[in-house]
Amino acid sequence: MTNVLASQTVLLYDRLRAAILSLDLAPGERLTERGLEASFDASRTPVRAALGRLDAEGLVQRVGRGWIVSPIDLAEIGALAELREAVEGAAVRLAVQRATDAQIAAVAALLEAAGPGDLAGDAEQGVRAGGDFHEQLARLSGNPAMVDTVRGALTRLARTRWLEVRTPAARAQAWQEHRAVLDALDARDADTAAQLLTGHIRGTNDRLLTALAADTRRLRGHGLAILPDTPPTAPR
Amino acid sequence: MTNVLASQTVLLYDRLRAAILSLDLAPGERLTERGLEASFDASRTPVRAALGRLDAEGLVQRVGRGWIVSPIDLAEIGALAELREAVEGAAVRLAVQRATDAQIAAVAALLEAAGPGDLAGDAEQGVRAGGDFHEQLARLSGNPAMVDTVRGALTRLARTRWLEVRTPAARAQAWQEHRAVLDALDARDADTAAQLLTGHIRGTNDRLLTALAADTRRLRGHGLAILPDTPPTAPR
DNA sequence: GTGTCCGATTTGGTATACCACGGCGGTGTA
DNA sequence: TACACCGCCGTGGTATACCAAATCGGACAC
Repeated sequence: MTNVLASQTVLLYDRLRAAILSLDLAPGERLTERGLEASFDASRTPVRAALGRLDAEGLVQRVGRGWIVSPIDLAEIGALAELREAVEGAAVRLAVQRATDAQIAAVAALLEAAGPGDLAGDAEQGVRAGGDFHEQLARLSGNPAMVDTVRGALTRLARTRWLEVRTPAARAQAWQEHRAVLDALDARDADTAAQLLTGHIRGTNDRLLTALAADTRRLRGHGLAILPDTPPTAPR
Repeated sequence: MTNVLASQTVLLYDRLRAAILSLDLAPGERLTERGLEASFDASRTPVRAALGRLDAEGLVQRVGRGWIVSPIDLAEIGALAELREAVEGAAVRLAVQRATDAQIAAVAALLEAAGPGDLAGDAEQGVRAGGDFHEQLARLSGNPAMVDTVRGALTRLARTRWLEVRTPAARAQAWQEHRAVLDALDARDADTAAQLLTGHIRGTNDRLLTALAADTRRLRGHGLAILPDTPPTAPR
């Protein structure tokens, strides 16, 4: 109970979140408060607080009286991609109007620092770099609500996005497309920037779904719960 | 400890939420866990759980170690309106593609049931009817992520939206604009539907901001905390 | 009169005991 | 053998005691 710098709750939340995102806790896995209490060496109070936050983020869910790690849901992935297209597309249009050249340059510098993608790092790093880029880009809109929405969607997608950037070629493509969006933004070309960005999101999602479909059997073999794709045609 | 039908936590959450949305708990008001425990006759555990959920919804915030009811923030209102334009505009375009005639008719029936707006009810009822309409409309997209985003934005806006529908004329205008969107949707005219909807959202927001600016002094007199509008870099 | 220091009080953070409910298994009976 | 009942055990839900930190007040010294 030393409470060194941050509260137990925050630390526990971070650790649980990391365990879920790294798939150490498998999608669909049942969680018990007392089990987590033992695994993470904390009492139930912070465990419950962390679960509550993760529930709000969509990373865990209630099932009956209990908890599970949110399964990977192909329908949800598609829905989140559509949401991202709408929000990020609008955000980049706002950025064309509002972002200063210096702000755009800062994001470009960030992108350059990450390298052309095929040089640096692994898939996990690619996911983080991509997520950072999209969040920074959204931030240029000056609209915090949009940033939050984008970040939330990226979080819920984080467990699967690495599938799409496994190969250096895929990371290089993503990097190029990010670069093209920034160029259009820098040229204050809203239509091109928005179209490039939404096309990038859509293409990424398509490749992700393809990879997921191909890997579903293998992933299930690893204990991952993958929900079938019930296409978004029917409301409710 | 009777636990009649729903858990203490859920009931407490509902009551706290209602108190905030009805302005019984004023924006900016400081909340203490032990004070709420006493006011709502529950123990701190469900109080903390409810505060956590409300925090995730943006209805309360942490300030230092404590809690406050989220102040009314003009910048946030504008940002949420922009977010709604992006998401609802995209949603209605998806609805044009995906919603069945029967589903559209169901929403239209709901709208008709609410009446032309100037007949039925007060401002509070107008807010609820409007919120329901926008949520149902988003649901026609078949995209739950968009529905959640819209609902979240409407929730965070709920405390101020009544200002915009105080007069029967304003409610009638909103009803007409809703009706026009549905007509365009029914005609499968995506561009018109989206333009009408985003225009409606923008117009509503403009009138809301006008009303808020006019009433700020009076509202502050009632103890409401209104944050100044630090515009997101450039007006529309 | 003013500034500083110290302590009491109040706060959120945490640990834990207790409760009711529900599922599972064993046992007894038909 | 099959089925029904009953009780144990594990679950999340709740209440509460205790802790550390922050704040506020007063008293004292200058």
